[in-house]
Amino acid sequence: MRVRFAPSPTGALHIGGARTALYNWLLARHAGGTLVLRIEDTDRERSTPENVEQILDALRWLDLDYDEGPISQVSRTERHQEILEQLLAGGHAYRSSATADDVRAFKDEHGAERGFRGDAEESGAVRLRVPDDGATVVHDVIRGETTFRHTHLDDPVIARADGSVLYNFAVAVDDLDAGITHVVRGEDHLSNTPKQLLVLEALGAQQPIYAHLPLLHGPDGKKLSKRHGAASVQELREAGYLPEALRNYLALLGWGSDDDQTIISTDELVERFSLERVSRNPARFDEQKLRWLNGRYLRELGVDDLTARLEQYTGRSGLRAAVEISREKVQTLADFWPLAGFIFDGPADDPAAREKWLTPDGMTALQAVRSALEEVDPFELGPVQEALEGVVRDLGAKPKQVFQPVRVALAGRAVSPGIFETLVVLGREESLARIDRALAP
RNA sequence: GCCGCUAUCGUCUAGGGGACUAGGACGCCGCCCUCUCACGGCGGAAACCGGGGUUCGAAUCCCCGUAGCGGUACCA
Repeated sequence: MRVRFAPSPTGALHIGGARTALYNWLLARHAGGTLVLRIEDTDRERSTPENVEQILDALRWLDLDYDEGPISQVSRTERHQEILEQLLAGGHAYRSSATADDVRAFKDEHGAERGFRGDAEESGAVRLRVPDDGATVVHDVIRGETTFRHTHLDDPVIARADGSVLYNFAVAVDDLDAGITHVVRGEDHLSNTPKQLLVLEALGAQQPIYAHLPLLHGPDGKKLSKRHGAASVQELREAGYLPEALRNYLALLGWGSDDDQTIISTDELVERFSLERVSRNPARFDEQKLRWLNGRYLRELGVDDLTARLEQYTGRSGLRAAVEISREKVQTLADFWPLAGFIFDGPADDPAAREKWLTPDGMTALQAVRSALEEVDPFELGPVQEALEGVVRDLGAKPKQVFQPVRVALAGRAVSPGIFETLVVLGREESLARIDRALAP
């Protein structure tokens, strides 16, 4: 089995492309096949080296490797010209000066369902000659057979007047030369397939097995865009998602195991993935489910691993103790700093929290806690907890009437990791200093 | 307009003629746990797009309609 992932570098790698890459990768790894990476850069206007680098970077981060490539489609220009001449010489293609307007005029005259047919001229763009009768049938592993009647097809332009080739031609030739056995790509390419098949047929080549994946849409069912928040791999990475969680989530968008398992490791995906079980209906990208899944993966990580990732993500070091007491409370790497950053940067400033908890009663409780903490020895979880609970008893108060003022004094907010744990991580000196600051008029 | 694909809870899906009182997961609601926020546990509401067939029997097969999406470029 030889499969390929063939993105065009006209922008960042979006989750749709990432899923296509993932499925091809899973397929290749499952079958012990070869994954070829090809960069479809025949659109010289929009293709940039920066975009290529971004795609490569996204694949690296996702930990999806490939066995051959990346090979640039334009680097194969000579070969494309050779095939082009071959088709021209064999009468499978012809030059035509017909413009888009001419094509429209042709359809107005012959009916909208009648595809454009041109006459061979001396110069102009190269069009593939499509037979008038008959049909091209696409055999798709996911969708079954789809028939495209030739009369509905226009003679497609396969090379510009200047000789540069177009997508549907380049793809067919490149897939053929690369010996691709399975073409797995988005459903938006389904209607392109007959054109590619016609090129292959003109070349007397065998057709690969096709699998057209259902498209991915935004939460509103519309095409994914900036409007929907994070839609590119880069953005998801910046939003604090883990690559393994994203792989799991993406795999589930259009594919499900027979037992409908939700949490499924990459190794298990490789083992269980099959094209036959890919769904036919489009899916919507639901970030809430990704968040939940990411939280599950985050909590599976050991403290050391999670600390390392958070230190890389935040660019800070010495996070381990804070990570240890926060890991149950975060779903993404981005959630960590807002929750635990006060440990390093000092209390936040939340007037509402101060007003609610640093009341006269709150100050009384805080004073009592301060005295109790001074005595605690050693300053560790058990003793600290006993000391605070002692204050609660002595004051005859509810736990939160004592703990919340302390929390606000330490964190500046009404939300934080557990209060005993936070005290221990801050240490006696820093804790007392923060309490004193809160007590100061 | 034309060509094509698709159609199960709000979302991702299981289901491939009787096992369906349609299962799971996210989200939502309630309860429990609880120092906040979470995590976790328990429970609940929530779907077969509509209409015709085929069949003893249809979420499952066929047709029509409707809707969504894709293509219709000298873009990919």
